[in-house]
Parts: sequence; C-alpha cells; structure tokens
Amino acid sequence: MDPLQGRGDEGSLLRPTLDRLVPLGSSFYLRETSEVARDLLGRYIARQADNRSIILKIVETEAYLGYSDRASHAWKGRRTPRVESLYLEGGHAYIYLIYGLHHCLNAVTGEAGLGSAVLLRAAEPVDGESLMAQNRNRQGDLKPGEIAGGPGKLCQALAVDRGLDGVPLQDPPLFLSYGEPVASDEVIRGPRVGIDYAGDAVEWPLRFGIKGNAHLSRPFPKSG
DNA sequence: TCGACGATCATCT
DNA sequence: GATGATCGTCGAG
Repeated sequence: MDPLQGRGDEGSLLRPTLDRLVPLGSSFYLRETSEVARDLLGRYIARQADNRSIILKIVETEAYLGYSDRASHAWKGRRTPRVESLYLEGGHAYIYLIYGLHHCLNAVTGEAGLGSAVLLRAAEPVDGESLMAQNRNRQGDLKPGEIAGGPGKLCQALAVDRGLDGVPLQDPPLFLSYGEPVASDEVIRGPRVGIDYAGDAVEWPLRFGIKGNAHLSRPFPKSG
C-alpha cells in the first residue's frame, strides 16, 4: 500500500467508523515536516474511550521544524522533561499544556532526536458529535469551529491531555488514519499563529489549511 | 525560590 | 477588537 495514497477506497466510506479506519504507518511521518503537515490535511483523527469513539477530519495544521525553528519547543535542541516526547521517532504524540489552561496535540515527525512535529490546529467533526459536545461542555446548536476550531478546543473535544503524551499514533485509543485526499489547489498556506516572539521564523509559511473550510481556527491572510 | 510568560479561549464591548 | 482567566514550565539568581 502506498502510504501517501492509501488503499484508494476512502471515498467509499460514506460514514467512517473507527473499526474501518486504517492508521497511517510510521513511514508517513518520516518525511520533511512541512510535507507531513500538508499531507495531514483531510486525514482522520480517531479517538476511543469508554467504548465510545470520536472521528474528526483534519482541516488545519502547523509545522514546527525543531532545532533551527525559534517557534519550536526544540529550538536549539532545548531538552527538558516537558518536551521529551517531542524527540521520539515520528508517529508519536507530543501533548503539552499552554497558558495553564489548554492542551495542544502534535504529531512528531522525522527520526528520533530531531524534535520536529506538526501541531493539529483544527478539525471537522465526522462522528461522535454528541460526545465531543459533552467533552466541550456545550449543548444545543453549535456553529462550525465551536467543537474543534482551534488546538485547545480540539484537545478538549477529544478528551486528550498529558496522560496521552508520547503514545504512538497508530493504534487506539488515539490514532491518525487515511482520510479524504485534498488537492493542491484546495490547500492554503500562511504564517503560523501566536509566535510573535520567534524572530525570523514569524513569517515562515508553515501553517496549512483546507481552503474555504468552515472549521478553520481563524482566517488565513489574503495573499496566502 | 521566584518571576515572567505562553503554538489559547470565552466573554465581553 | 480587547481583555481576563489560570498555572505549568523554565531560566535566572
């Protein structure tokens, strides 16, 4: 099976269910980080907990390149207990707490020790909406983006926290799978969000999104 | 030991 | 558009 193309039958999955999803293999993650970030668009995030399942489609990502990237937690090889899992081999989860309030979910990329990863910023609910709403402490009619339109919201909807830091993303209870391929003319790029401190890296176009998707965390700048 | 800050979000005006 | 919430983490001392 071509890791980039999947089995070719994804389009026939009208209503994807957890047991029918095929996890992305480790070779998917062992590539250049911005490539992985772009290719994660349209893939599914699957979560299993308490015999219930949640599925979302990834619509927005950001690449963090590691050593050379001032916005990365691995800038200059910085190594502390918090970021240990960021240095695992590609295909593992790196989860951290931000602003003392919110969790952020990353997929580690590249070989072990590099410290590069892709932040999952926004996703579109596919299955398990009521459980996600419950996890988010919301009820009633929810607007697009209110469930998982942002990295903190996404983690809350998935019930993901530091307890899952470092787990492999290829098996339940949390994995990424083949999904709905996104054509290149449907991809928009732009500078990353919330890294004003990062010097030159501020402008690097390492944020990727599905053009026009209603579940993006916030608009992309024009020219993108 | 302490001070500053952050890959955010909800709730205001 | 602006602001407060809230606390783990890290570097400085």
